[in-house]
Amino acid sequence: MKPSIPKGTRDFLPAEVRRRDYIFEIIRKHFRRFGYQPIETPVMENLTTLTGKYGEEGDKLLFKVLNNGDFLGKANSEDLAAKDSNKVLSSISKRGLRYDLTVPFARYVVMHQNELAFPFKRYAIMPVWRADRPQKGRYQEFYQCDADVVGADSLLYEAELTQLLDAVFHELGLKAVIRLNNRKILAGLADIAGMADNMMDMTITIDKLDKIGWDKVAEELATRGADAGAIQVIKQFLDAKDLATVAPLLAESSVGRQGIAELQEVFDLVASQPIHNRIEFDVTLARGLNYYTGCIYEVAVDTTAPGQEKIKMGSIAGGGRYADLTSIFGMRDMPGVGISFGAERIYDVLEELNAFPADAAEDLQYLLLCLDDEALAHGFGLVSRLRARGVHADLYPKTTKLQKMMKYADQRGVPKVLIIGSEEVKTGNYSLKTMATGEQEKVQEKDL
RNA sequence: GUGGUUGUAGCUCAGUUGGUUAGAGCGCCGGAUUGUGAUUCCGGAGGUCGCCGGUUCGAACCCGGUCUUCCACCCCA
Repeated sequence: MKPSIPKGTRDFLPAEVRRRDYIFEIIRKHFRRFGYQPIETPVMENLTTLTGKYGEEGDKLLFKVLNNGDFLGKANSEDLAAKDSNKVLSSISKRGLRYDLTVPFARYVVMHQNELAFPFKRYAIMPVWRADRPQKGRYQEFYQCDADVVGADSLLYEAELTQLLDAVFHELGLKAVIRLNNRKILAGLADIAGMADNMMDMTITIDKLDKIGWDKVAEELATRGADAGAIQVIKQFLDAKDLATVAPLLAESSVGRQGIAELQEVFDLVASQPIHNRIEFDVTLARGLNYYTGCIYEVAVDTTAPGQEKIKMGSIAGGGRYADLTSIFGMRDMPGVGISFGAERIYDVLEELNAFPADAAEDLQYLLLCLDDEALAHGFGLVSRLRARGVHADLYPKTTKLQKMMKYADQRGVPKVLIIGSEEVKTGNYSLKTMATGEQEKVQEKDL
């Protein structure tokens, strides 16, 4: 049979795994430095936990796990006969793969509330699954890197997470622009534009501004129920470039005023400390997830930075404040704020910029090649002692033509090769070849 | 979910209006070279032309279906 993997999934070669780990390690390091703790949850959740949390679209994209055993025999026979997939689903599938890390986290907080200290700060770097149609940079299985804090509504956390985003991209050697907005500002806009009832439609549409331009946005706003007056108000808004310009426009809306005040405080806190990347207010920033209620973040590659002008990539990180994610699981007054890194996209950007460090390749230091059986026995002893000292070393497992073994060393990308023949066994003076230069010298075990 | 696109050797790709035995480069294996890779030369192996069906005397090529790839939407990371 011909080997294959499911669509939207990928295999990774050793060099790719190393580069992915390089990204994950940096993110993990900063998560921990800011006091976030690791947790793990199952790849499967009960469907009752997942459904209805991501909107109608999200429900369609959930991977469902078929029940074990005679699932059709136990299925609702009416729904089965009617071939109604949606109805029959509940009787043949009770579990699904997690769609993100946030909803499982909310479930986790509720279940473990008596064991956790609040504010509770956690991070998780784990794969999630979505039955979306694959596209460049979009897969059915991909990693999310999340940090969230729940049980506090302090704006210090918004500021802290901005610093965290800044620190990670700085260490990755990537110039980023961190954009902030506040859902309350958007709510205020919906208020004064008379679109409070379909704020969701409004935000999704204005989120597309930089992609499709104002004319198309106005068109779409109209089809989504905005009248001419509303469109005029919205345009005035979108033209505003800073908080000071937006603030007077929202004077009539209490929720809007609150959003302005919150965002101003976050900006002031962030500005009080050193920072490496651009931080901007962006009134067009909306973010799709409807559980966000306060500050929202989105990070993009700074295409004004030298060398990064040509990068075309959507958001590489994002997040926001949610007033309440846990009440649906029966726990009230548990606000939170979190961020998520798009590691797959960051990978693509770093690769395009050639920004991975060179040592993210093969980390083997020595490969031992033995020319006869006596040398092989000697080589096994030597490689064992090297490894015991923490040296990364490997031994070619049999004696064959040196040519063949050298070729293997070349393919492994190992920097130095140790050649062991009868002469070397006798004297302890090994032949050490540096692959890059072809130079060869005699060394002893203590020199390695 | 909608519209398009792609699939031929391990990889990247040619393949004429449908015609006999489907090719190239790279890679792989062997040799030139029995203690030296990446360069050179010689030789060799390797294919259910994504899969299923149809049209035809005859299909890699035409038609239908299906899976897959990539792209634009929807939505999102």
